[in-house]
Amino acid sequence: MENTLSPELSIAAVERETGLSKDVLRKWETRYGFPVPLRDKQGERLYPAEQVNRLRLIKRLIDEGIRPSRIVAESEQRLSEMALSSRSKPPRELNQNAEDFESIILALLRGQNMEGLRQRLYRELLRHGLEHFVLDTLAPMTYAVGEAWARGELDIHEEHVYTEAVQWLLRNAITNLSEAEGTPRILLTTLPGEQHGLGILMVAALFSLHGAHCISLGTQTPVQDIARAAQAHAADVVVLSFSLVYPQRGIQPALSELRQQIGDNIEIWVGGAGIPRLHNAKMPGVQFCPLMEQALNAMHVWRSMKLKC
Amino acid sequence: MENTLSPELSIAAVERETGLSKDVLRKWETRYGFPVPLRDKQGERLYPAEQVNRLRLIKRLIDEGIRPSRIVAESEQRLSEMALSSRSKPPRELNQNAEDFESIILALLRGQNMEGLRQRLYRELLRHGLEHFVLDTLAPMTYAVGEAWARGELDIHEEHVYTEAVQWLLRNAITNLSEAEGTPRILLTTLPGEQHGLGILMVAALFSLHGAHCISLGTQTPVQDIARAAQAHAADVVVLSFSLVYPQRGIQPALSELRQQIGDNIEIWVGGAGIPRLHNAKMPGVQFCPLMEQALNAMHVWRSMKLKC
DNA sequence: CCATCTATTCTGTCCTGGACAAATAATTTG
DNA sequence: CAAATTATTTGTCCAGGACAGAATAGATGG
Repeated sequence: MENTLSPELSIAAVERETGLSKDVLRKWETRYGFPVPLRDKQGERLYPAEQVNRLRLIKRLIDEGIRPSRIVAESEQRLSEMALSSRSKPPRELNQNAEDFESIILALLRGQNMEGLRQRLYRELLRHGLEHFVLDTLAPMTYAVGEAWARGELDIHEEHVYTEAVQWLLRNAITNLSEAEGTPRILLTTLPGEQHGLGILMVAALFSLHGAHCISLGTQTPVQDIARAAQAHAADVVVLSFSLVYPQRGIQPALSELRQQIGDNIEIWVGGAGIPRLHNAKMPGVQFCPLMEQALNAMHVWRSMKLKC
Repeated sequence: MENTLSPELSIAAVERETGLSKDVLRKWETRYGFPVPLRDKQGERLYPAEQVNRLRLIKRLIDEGIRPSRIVAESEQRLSEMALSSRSKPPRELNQNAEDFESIILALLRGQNMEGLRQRLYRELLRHGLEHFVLDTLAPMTYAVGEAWARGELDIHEEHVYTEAVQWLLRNAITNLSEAEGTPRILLTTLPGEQHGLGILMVAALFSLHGAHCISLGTQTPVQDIARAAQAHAADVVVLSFSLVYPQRGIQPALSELRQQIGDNIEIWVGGAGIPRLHNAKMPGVQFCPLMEQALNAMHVWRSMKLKC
């Protein structure tokens, strides 16, 4: 009746808020000496808000590839330094224009200007055409937004606003492009736990533009249902996307399960920021497309293959 | 290298696919004698597809309010009987028209006819107007789709297709309605773990129609970020939605945490199918709106309150 | 000096089995 | 029959140990 006022979170709440599993939270406590939460009278953990914030920061850095032992027990100062400096550098060679555009968009986001954001994005789409827009503007832009968030320059809700605006734009484009008779028939979704859906929306736009028939299932479809949907829609290809946040270890088992459940004549293509980390992994019957261009290329290969048969 | 071919799932995969936590899966095993998975050579659980399917069915029934002891160890037959018969009956008194419409939509879904679905929904929207459409067509329709899925008449991917179509429709409507200067300023989202976003989209449409200014953050925003977003957008109200799937026990703690983090002058309204179960719960500073009409009403109350001050 | 291979640490996940409180059902009492 | 007690059910939490796959450092060879 009164602990409504205490700013401590249960371990379940911390898992919810940070994305770190209960097991991990407990292990870190013994291994690295952080976080060490308070306890309630039944001995259950209560994490003060301060520790939760730190955990959030640590999670970011780990998602970027830094190892826990380097940071979990690190001093507050070093942590924020790393947050600023780190960031696996992507191949970024922007011209002046693109850079300007990015800073404009980021400014609109910070100003909570949804309407202006939408207009600016749409104008850019018209200026460059959909393909160029998606590949050279939207993809780096999305990356930059994630980057800005990681540096603490953007709140997560500002990133959400960005996501909403882009979704709206792409959905409209895709709808107007949709061809019932296009080939190949491509089914797009993400696995349960993966909520980042912008990637599949972007490739869906590209595929549609090039005359494919896209079926988007949204995010978080269980493997079994993906298999059934692929059957029902007579899909030629299933496309999945994995972000940096998706637990790396889960990818391969999930893919081999899917590979086994859908027939042999349906291809699987995977992409997203979480994929490049698997550079040395080999999965029979699964195509890795770390870059969006590669997915597009895969589609062209598919077509020429089909032509020969 | 070879278990690629085995149809067994790890406990993590089962948690992902069914939504039942690892702890629950292990407890049921000892308490009810089901599920009893195989073990790999390290003694880790491997669930055959058969057991996973049963777990999915059981999860459905539990979400509808049946207690585990009644069904977890129940015979296969009884289970499917219950699946057909059960279903907490909502107050449904549909006229002939509405019923026809529902069966048309369900048929379109089964036929994977995305285009037709979109057209039919849009026509209905134009015919009845947005408010009537959302309250009397879309809300029961959404319920009916969930119901059909629970009865096994609809695959989950068909439900996803429905969701995509409705989202597209509502997003367009909301965008065209958006008023930068509207009051109250309403922020809508769901908590992490809650992926059902149609509810907030529907109320957002209603609120916008009645001149409010809606800020939608999409789904799954951590509590702290909701609080920050509410500040940044100078929101008057935060609206959250909870589906049947959201763990009932988590609602109250999360709400009181939110209540504490955002200032006292921001209202909290909650709705969704998961809310009626809390009939006897009382939370200071939180308004429960089991029905969408009540949310709309809350807005009118808010306005008259504001007028007096 | 770079590349490939091997040994070693790191790290997340899984295991058992026990405890407890909130939710629900069953019972008693007014 | 309603309200208040008591009993049962059920999900979550805890400790602490084990293990395999990933990452890293070190060794070997070209």
